[in-house]
Amino acid sequence: MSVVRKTKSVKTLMSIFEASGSALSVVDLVEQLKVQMNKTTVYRILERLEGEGTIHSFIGSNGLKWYAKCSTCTKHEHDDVHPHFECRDCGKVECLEIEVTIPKLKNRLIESADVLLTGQCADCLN
Amino acid sequence: MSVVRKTKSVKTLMSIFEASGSALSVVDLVEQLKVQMNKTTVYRILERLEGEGTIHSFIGSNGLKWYAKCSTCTKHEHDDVHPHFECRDCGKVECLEIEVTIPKLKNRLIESADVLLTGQCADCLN
DNA sequence: ATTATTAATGCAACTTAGTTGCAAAAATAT
DNA sequence: ATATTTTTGCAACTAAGTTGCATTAATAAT
Ligand SMILES: [Mn+2]
Ligand SMILES: [Mn+2]
Ligand SMILES: [Zn+2]
Ligand SMILES: [Zn+2]
Repeated sequence: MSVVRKTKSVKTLMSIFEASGSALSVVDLVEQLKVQMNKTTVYRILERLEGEGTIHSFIGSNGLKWYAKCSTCTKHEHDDVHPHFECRDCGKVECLEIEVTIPKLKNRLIESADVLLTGQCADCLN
Repeated sequence: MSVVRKTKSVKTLMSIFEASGSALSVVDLVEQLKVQMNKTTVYRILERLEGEGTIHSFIGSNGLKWYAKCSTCTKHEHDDVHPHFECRDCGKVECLEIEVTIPKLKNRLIESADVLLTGQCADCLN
């Protein structure tokens, strides 16, 4: 694996994740950054940062890709059960720190568990 | 809601789901049926059958849509926790009948829980 | 059984997320 | 300062899914 260079674009993306408390969809990032960098660059940087362990990805309820820098995640802890919550009202997606226990399955080897919860977030509950 | 007509195409799709023990991706269905019906028709029938409660859908690990006729699912039970298992070797996707308990969250209302497990299926474990 | 009504289908054109190859530019190493 | 390697922009592409509309098939009414 090659070293990830700290280019202007990489720094921009990393600071966006630092500043954000929730997950970010690739579509939104591409849109938000379209004057500063090409969408191909966004895709490639996200891929690299994920390979590096800086961020992690998952699929939202509509099949689109999301990335987040989760506080509890470190480079080699990415295969534990780590649920995400998607608000049906405001569209916000958040990492959850709760534990979800997956029962062992006979005859099958579980290698990863993706849990996506959908509902109303704290802000939208009123 | 309008009545779903039992057209030739609808019958074809329903018998495919009856005969199949696992979930089916829309992509595969479109490919498999391309001589018999238009892909738009496949998409629309699946949508209707889901609305009717005959089948249910979920998103696979790559963000593509899958449908299955699950034995435990009836029309109004679609919001319970119902995990799916995707084999990383053969690509098969199955409905699981195990229960996954999602802890209650304060400040958030959980309306649905999608659980996708990935690993090796029974056939691929050798 | 014919006809009228309504729902379903095919088709072509479109939208959008994501990918690829390659030349140019920016980082880093020497 | 120069050489090396990585990253970027761009344009073109792929593939999943959607839409509008004219035609056809299914069902209801006569
Ligand atoms: Mn997370
Ligand atoms: Mn199922
Ligand atoms: Zn919200
Ligand atoms: Zn398998």
